[in-house]
Amino acid sequence: MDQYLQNIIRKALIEMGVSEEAIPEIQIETPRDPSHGDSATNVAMALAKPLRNNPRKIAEELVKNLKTDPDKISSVEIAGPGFINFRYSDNYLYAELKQLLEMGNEFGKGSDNRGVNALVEFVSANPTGPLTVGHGRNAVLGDTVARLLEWTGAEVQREYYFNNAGRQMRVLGQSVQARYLQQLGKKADLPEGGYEGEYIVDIAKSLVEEHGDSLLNEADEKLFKEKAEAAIFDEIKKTLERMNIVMDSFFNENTLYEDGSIDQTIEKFRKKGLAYDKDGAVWFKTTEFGKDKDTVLIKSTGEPTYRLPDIAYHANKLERGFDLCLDVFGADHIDTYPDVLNGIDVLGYDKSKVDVLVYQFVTLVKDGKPYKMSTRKANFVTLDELMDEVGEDVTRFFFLMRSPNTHLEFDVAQAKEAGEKNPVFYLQYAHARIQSILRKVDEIAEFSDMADLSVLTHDSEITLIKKMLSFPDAVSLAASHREPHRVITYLNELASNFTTFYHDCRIVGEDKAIMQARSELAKAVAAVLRNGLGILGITAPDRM
RNA sequence: GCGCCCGUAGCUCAACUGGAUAGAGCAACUGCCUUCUAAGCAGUAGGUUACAGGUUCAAGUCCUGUCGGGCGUACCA
Repeated sequence: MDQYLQNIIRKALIEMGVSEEAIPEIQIETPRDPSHGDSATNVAMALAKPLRNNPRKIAEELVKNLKTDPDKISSVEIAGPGFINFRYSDNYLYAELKQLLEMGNEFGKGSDNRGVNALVEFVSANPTGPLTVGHGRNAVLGDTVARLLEWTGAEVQREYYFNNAGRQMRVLGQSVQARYLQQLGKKADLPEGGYEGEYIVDIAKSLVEEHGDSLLNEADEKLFKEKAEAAIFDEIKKTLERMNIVMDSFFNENTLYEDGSIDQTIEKFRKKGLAYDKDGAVWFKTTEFGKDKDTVLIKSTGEPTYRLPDIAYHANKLERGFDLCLDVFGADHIDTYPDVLNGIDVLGYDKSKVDVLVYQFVTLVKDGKPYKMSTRKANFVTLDELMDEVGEDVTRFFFLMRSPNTHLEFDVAQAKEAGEKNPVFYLQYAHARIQSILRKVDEIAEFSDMADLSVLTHDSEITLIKKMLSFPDAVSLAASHREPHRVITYLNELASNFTTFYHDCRIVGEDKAIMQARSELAKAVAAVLRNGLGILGITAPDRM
């Protein structure tokens, strides 16, 4: 529809004698207030200055030259300072609704990202402990944006990047070793900054079960580290699966050392004069890119900082031929992003293919108070515990319901409420209610002919149809902004429109033609709800 | 100090990247279950969009400054 309007407006402008170059981008928008029509354009206002004319006059002339198809547009009005408002004809709505019903589960899919081969990297927590609430937002956002990209036509690979080599992992191994010794009655202390979580003890216990005391004389933590990593990764995968997330690949940072990418990266930097030695360390001249300090790439101990592998990793991704590499990370990592971009730019890759989704922190609210967490101090809340308490659907929904760019307050009490306070159920309830009605219709009536949708003339029916038709736009916007909460906002409006219809119009017991048409309408709503909830990774139950 | 993000109803947040009278949920108040699911609906109340300037036909949205909050500013990840 937008395109159609743009076309006829363009033609009308040319008819008026406006030159091609003078025509601005023709913006079509949906007015907030439905009494202003279904679509509106501001071209007349945008043209006021270049044409040195009153916007309302321009609008009048434009409308005079406009050739609208009555099967699509029923009225054109000029309003306010010079808006041109279009109202869709009912025939257009019925035709579109019919198409929606035919598309069913496909309705809402778009082509913005057709042919795009995308890699979404998310979670990427090192295997030092179970996933916590903090990781939850990352996981759910990443997965949902991946789904949005898929809905707009992209081929998406989900990747989990991890590092099992650093200091943290050694400390983890030592922590498990200490707990193992304690299990066998030996005296052993946790290392400095060791992991205090109960899960470490569990891993140690399972080692005792499996190996008895045969590991008593292990010289270092290596074996314990490996055991811990395997056990923890196992748990992480289970947690993700529970949240409806399946990774396509796990990328070990170590690969980058083994295949020489790390060394090559440093070499290239040196050749370009962007890396140098100082105080036994290797530095990246980030001052060249406007930072106040240079950045260490390799510590004087010989160990690289995370920044170097980060750059090599992104080069690796681009080397694999992805058109879009999307990173999902918390606001605390934002500073590394420009370095990575500059790094791969220096290496000769197209940095515009790398995009980032930054989200703000999550505050867990328990008993009305914010709950402070730290992984090492074991006073964290794991994602599993959270899901045990409030359920999987609610967990996903809460992580998605706010713009990524704003702090998220996760109120456990509110999430636990089965009823009124919990916004998830509003959507699911609408779907279940439709299914219930359709079951009833199935029992009492059989339809042989095609439904005549043109009997749908009630205000709330028309509003509902229009809302459904805007679903593809909502998906497209959510995808391009990487903001899943837009889908939630949309679904809330849709569910609300449906409930209004439900109260205004009956289905069961009406004349057969009306019952049939309204059943079709309800089916369409259910399909859109399912599709939307599907994007969010949330179930659409048939009964509640 | 510097960089990034944020400041909207009592609380948690929207607002289609600059559009028309700033909207939801929760909390408060008033009604509604012999009729397809009341996990619902209708209504009332609640605002100088932190503050001060600026840009233009039009600013919650863009620019500058001030105040307030979060994060970063490591040879930690």
